[in-house]
Amino acid sequence: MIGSDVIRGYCDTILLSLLAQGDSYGYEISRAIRERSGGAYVMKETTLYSAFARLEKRGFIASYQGRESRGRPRTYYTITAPGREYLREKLEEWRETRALMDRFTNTEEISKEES
Amino acid sequence: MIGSDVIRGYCDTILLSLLAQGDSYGYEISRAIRERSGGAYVMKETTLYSAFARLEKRGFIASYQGRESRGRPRTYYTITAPGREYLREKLEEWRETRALMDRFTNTEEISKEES
DNA sequence: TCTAACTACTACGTCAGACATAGTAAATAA
DNA sequence: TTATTTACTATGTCTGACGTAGTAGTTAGA
Repeated sequence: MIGSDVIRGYCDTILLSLLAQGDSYGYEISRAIRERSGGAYVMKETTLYSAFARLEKRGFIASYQGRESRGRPRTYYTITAPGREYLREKLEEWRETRALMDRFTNTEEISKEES
Repeated sequence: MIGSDVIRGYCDTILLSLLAQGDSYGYEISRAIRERSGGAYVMKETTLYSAFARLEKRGFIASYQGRESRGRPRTYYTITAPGREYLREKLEEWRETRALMDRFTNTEEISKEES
């Protein structure tokens, strides 16, 4: 299970990564995250939609109303050029963070004995 | 540069990892993090000491006063058995998070063209 | 001896992001 | 008409990382 504290700061990156593969909408993204994580991480609706709002406000994504012939109309999101640039930066930051964490944790021998 | 939002949730893990290698104190840990990250991450003093307080409160570390012959006396921290167990869990969570992030980001071809 | 620099902290307050809780709303199936 | 699935919105909480500021002991140098 992945806790909210450790995923914090990566939600936006996950969303942008998914939108970089094509326009999508809330429910679909939600499902994609759950499925692609094998259930290890489920992004809450409030987290998801507030992230959308934040990203749109910053100009990293744009939205438009879909015209489905069936079902409630959805709001689709699309990544913008600044959004792709931001994603690139975030991916670089992710790589740095990963390298840092690996440096601090790989080396450890966590022995069981003594306090 | 690693931002505070992406490091959030990993500070405790970093500290415990370092303490798992041997008892230490604030300044030394602070220096170790700065140096071992090549300056990419500098944990602020307030962050460091409040993390110590939090971890001690939860029983994951214990403290004792050092008796140095020179310099201001320091507070040393040592990892406890529950602390080692907690560290193991956090390291597992880190591996899961890393796998998740890699799954979401590795696949992406971030092309530069179009919005 | 005065000051600066280094070491080793503490207090207080801010802020943002993830989430809990709860409700709204449209369409379809039974 | 009721339940179910989809598709959201509003409001508030909580925590952790950090900004700002100050305290305090020790040592080195002028």
